[in-house]
Amino acid sequence: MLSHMPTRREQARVETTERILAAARTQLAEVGAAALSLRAVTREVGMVSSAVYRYFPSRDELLTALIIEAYDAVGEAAEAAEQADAGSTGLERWVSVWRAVRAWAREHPAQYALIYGSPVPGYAAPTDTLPAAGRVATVLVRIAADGAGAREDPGPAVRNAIVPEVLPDLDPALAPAAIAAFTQLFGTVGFELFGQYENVVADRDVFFEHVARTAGRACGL
Amino acid sequence: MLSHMPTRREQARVETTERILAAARTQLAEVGAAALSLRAVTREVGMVSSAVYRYFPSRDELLTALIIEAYDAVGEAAEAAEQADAGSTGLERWVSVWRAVRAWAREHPAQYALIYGSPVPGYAAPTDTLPAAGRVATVLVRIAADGAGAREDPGPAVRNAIVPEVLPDLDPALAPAAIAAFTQLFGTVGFELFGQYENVVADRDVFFEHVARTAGRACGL
DNA sequence: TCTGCAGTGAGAGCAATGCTCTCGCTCAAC
DNA sequence: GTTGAGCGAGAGCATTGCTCTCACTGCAGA
Repeated sequence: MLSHMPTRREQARVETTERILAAARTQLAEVGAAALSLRAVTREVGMVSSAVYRYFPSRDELLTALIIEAYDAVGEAAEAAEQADAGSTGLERWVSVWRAVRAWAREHPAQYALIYGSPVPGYAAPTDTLPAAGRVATVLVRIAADGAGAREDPGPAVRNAIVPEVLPDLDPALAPAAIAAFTQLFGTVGFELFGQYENVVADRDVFFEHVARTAGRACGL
Repeated sequence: MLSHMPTRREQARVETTERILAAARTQLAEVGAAALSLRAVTREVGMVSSAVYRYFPSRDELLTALIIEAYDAVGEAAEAAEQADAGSTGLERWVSVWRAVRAWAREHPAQYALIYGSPVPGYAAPTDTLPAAGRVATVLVRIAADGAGAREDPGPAVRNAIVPEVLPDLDPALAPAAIAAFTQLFGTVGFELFGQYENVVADRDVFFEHVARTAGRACGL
């Protein structure tokens, strides 16, 4: 089955889809997910509101596409940080990844809110987003698996509380700590971004660095 | 200045306000903050849509009132748990408070999303909500202050990263750990509620208990 | 006790939204 | 070439947040 030459129509379709997504990204960054207006997007693209339904069956589907994009973007930021520090110690790579996620979140607060805030519509489609969602976790687990520091076994009950398939090449004794660290990362970034640290944490750079190192050590780095 | 007898008008006003808030609470639980419709609220109350503006100047103001209510409700749940376990050890009280917050969140997911999810409108009014927001943190800090376990000083830079007024009667060396624990609590609950633990954490009760105890020990309990 | 005004609710109306349906045009497969 | 699917435009519907105006009514000052 040869991958046939794309017809003019097919090409126009992917181009229009990308233009819609680009406009939606802009809208998202400017007004946030809640106020993202389909009609405003189509206005920016230069077509009439009904035409967008040829490309996305509903506003929620458009948002789902943006969610997947955002998951991929944080994941790429994390992977890039990991590779940039490939020669460093596990703890240094770990902290670099944390920094990268925080930096991405601060640059793209609306996209971060979209994926790590409360689900926007009645309920977003979780199944479509699951594969993209795990990329940051994968990076963190990979780094933790290389560590050899002190690790205390939380016992079989807690070990079994984690789905084993998620962390195939990680010491099961470390899995709960890794999930807890993963949670701490996004909790801290979210609290900073959503204003929960207002009047609580003065120097967020220093505090974040401290939390990152502490979490890394708890994962045996 | 005597607190004068409330007139019929004044009484009717607080009653109507409460009826609006009650309907809004119901709506919030049923459809979530994003889909909360002012007109639907007034329909449930039995008045016409324009009348609600005599009580709340805008939809966002209504949401702000609900936000404050929600903060107070989690705070009360935390305080109640603390007092119910007043005789137990610090660590037991600590874990009880964590459990109470999680239980409240699972019973009121929409309200939880409202306060610990992404800010709903363009930007909510943070100043009105600040006093109510700190109640859970206050409880956790109070318990941590009673502990006498092992605590390692993170150093002056990290200590100074925390606003000192928030934790007046807490060992400054413990403040960063307390804030990190506070973050871990709401991060874990949020991840469970918003679906981030789907296919990751199988037994959430066990995992949560483990995280609570670990965080408590890190705070010297 | 009377008067006047502020508080209150109803109703109409405006701009905007998500979404549906129908109508032509055009590209591409047969 | 012909024909059908893909596509954009336009009108339209129900709904939303919010404003304005108009009556009515309870309360305070005279």
